[in-house]
Amino acid sequence: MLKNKKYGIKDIAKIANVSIGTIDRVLHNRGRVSDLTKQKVEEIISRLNYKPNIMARSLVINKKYTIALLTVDYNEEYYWHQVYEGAQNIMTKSDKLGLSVEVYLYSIKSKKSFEECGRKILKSKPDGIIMAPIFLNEGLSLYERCRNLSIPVIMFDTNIPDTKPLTFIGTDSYQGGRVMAELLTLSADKNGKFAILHFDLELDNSPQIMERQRGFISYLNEKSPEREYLVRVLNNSRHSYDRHLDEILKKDKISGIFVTTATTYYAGFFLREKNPKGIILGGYDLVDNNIRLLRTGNIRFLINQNPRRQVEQSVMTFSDFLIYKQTPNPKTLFPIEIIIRNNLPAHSNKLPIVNHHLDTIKSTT
Amino acid sequence: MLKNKKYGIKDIAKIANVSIGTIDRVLHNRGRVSDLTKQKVEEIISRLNYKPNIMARSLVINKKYTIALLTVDYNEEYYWHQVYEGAQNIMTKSDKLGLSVEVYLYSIKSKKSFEECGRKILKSKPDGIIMAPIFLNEGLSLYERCRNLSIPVIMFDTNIPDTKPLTFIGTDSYQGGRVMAELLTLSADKNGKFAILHFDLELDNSPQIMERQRGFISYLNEKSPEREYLVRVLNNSRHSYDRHLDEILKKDKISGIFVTTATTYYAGFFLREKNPKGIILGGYDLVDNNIRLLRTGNIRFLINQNPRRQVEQSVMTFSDFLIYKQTPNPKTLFPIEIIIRNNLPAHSNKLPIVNHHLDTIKSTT
DNA sequence: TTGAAAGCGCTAACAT
DNA sequence: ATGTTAGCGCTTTCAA
Repeated sequence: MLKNKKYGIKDIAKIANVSIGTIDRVLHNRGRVSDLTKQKVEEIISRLNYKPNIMARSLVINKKYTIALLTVDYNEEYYWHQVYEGAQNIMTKSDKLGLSVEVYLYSIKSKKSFEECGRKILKSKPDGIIMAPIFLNEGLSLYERCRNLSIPVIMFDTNIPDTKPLTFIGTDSYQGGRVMAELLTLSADKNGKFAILHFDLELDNSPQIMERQRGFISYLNEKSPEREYLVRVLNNSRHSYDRHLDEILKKDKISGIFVTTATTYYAGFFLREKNPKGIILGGYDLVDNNIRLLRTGNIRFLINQNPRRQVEQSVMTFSDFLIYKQTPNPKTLFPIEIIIRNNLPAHSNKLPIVNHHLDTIKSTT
Repeated sequence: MLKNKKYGIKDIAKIANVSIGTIDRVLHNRGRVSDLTKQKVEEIISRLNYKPNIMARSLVINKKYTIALLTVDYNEEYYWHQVYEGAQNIMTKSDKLGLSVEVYLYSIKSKKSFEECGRKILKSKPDGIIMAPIFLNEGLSLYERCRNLSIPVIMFDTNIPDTKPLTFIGTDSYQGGRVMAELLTLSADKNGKFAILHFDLELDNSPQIMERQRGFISYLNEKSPEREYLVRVLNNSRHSYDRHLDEILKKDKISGIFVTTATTYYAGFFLREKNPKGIILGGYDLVDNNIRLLRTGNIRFLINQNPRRQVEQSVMTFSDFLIYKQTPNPKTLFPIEIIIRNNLPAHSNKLPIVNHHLDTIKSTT
C-alpha cells in the first residue's frame, strides 16, 4: 500500500476479487451483497483509505441542484445589498460548488411580499432554501411547510426560536451586546449613564434584540456595576429618536448610547445636529447611513455581522450538504466584527450600486 | 436556444457540422483548424454561451496538483498553530479543491531551517508554493529560484518588497497602525504621551513594521496633533522591555502603548507586574501570551491578522489558479480585525494543542 | 485540416 | 448475489 497512490473503485474490485458493481453496492448500501463479501470489501476500503473521486461522481450524477435564496430587496438597504453581493460572488463559483442559486427578493416593509416569495419558491421545488426570516411568524410558517416537503432550510441573519434548520448562520447576539458594552465602557466618560435604544418593530420580530441587551447589561453588571443605564423602545422614525433623546438628555447626563439595531443612524443624526458633548454612540450593521455617520464620527462603533460572508457560507454549506453529504453544525456563529472609522474601508469600500445585470438571477419583485 | 439548456462540446460539434475534436482544437487554440471553421465554431460557442464542464475536464486531466506550504513550526507559537489549523481544515476539502498540500515547517529562530525547507521543496517540484517569508533575504532568494523554475508563489503574512508573487495575502499594515491609533486615542487619557515600541529583529526583516508606525503616526497627526509620542526599538526579551519601559515611565506620563509586533506581551507582563495606572496597551496578533494578557486586561486591544484564513485563502487561490485558470489580484488584503476581551472567544476558542496526528502531513522538522 | 475512438472514475440499468 | 456495460463531458492520441 503505497502512501501516495490514489485507489479507485477498480483497485478495490481487483483486490477483493469482485466486480466494480459490487463495490458500488457496498459503498452505497444498496443491499444485494452477501455479508461476507460486504465485510471483505469494507475492510479493504478502510484499509486503503479509499476516497471516492468527487469529480467522477458528480459528472455521472449530473444532477443540477438549485437552491433558493430568500432575502430582502437589495435596493432597500446596503446591508441587504451586501447579501446580494455575496450571492453574486458565490454564483461565480457555482459550477465549482455544483449548484445554482435563484434569488427571491421581498420587501422589508411587506410581510405579504415575503409570503408571496415563499409560495413561488415552494412551487419551484428547490433542493434547498436559504432565508433571512426577518418576519417571525411568516418565516416560521414557511419553515414548517419546508419541513413537510422535506426541503432543507438554512437560516441566516435572524434565527427563529424552536426551529431546527439545517444550520443557522449568524452572530452571537449576547456576545455582541457584551462587546458593545466593553467598547463604550472603554471610551465613554466615567460619569454618565448609558442608554440602550430598541426599535419596537424589530423587538417584536427578532428575539435576538433582547439578547443583545442582556449581553450589554451583563457586562456592565460584571465589570462596571456603578454604571447606570436606561432602556427605551422607539419606533422607526427620526422623530421618535429625536423626541426621546431630547427628553433623556434633559433628565440625565448620558455618556454612551447603544442602539441594538441598524437604526443607529437615527441617533447619529440627532448627535450630528444637536451636537451634545461627550456622547459615544455604538450600534449595529453597515447600512448606508451608519457608514456615513461613522465616517463623520457621529457613530463611533459598529458591529458588523458580515452578511456577505453569511450568504456565501450558506451556499457553501448547501454544497457540502447536498453534494458531499456533510451535515453541518446546527449553528455557525461568526465572530463579532468591530468596525471603527479606520478599518471600515476594508470591510466595505463601496456604497450601494444599482445593478442592472440581473440576467443571471431570477428576481420576483 | 433554450435558456436553461446546458450546451456541451457535442452540441456545438453537431451544430457546426464538425467533430468534437475540432471543437476542442478551437477551444484551446491548438491550431490545425481552418480559419473558416474556426470562426464558425467560435461564433456558435459565444452564441450558445458555452461553458466547459469543469468536472469532466478535471476528471480527464486527472492531474494531481501538489502545493507546498512553507511556514513556521506550529509548536513554537499559537499564531503559527493557527496557520497549521487552517492548513488542516482546508486539506479536509482538498479533493473538492483538486490539490494536495504538503506542509514544511521551519523554525522561527533559524534561517538555516528555512533554507533547508526551501531546498527540499524545490526538489519535490511542487506546482505551487505558499510561504510566509519572515526572513527577508532568504525568502527573496527562494522566491527568485521559484521564478526561474516558473513555480508560482503565493506569499502570506509577510510581503517581500519588489517581488511579484501570484498574490500576497495579508493585512494592510498602514491601515493597521491607523486603527490602533484610533483605538488608543479613543480610550486613553487625553493627557499623556503614546509610546510606539518596535522589536529590532522584526524591524530588520519586515518592512511592514515601519508601515504600521507610519499609519499610527499619520492618524495622530491628523486627528490628534497635540498628542506627543515617542518611539523605541527593543530587542526581543522581557528584560529589554522592562528596562526601557521603566525608563520611559520615569521620564514621561504615558497613557498609551502600541507594540508593533506580536511581542506585545512583554509590555503586558510589565504592566501586570508594575501596575502603573492609566496605560492602555495595544498590539498585534493572537499569540498565547497576548491572549492571556487580553483576558487579564493588561492588553486592551489586539489586531488579528487571521492567519488561519490567510492560509485557507492561499490554498483556495491556488485551486482557482491551477484548476480553473483564474489569475488572482496581486494583493488580497484582509480587513483589520479588532480584538478585545469580549470578542476574543469567537476568534480563538482554543489554546495551542500539540497535535500528534501528523500522518496526513509531511513535516521536515 | 479533420475525425474517430479510447478512457478519466464513477453510477445505474440491465444481465446473469 | 454478482457481473457487465453504457455513458456523464471532456482531453488526447492516432489515423485519415
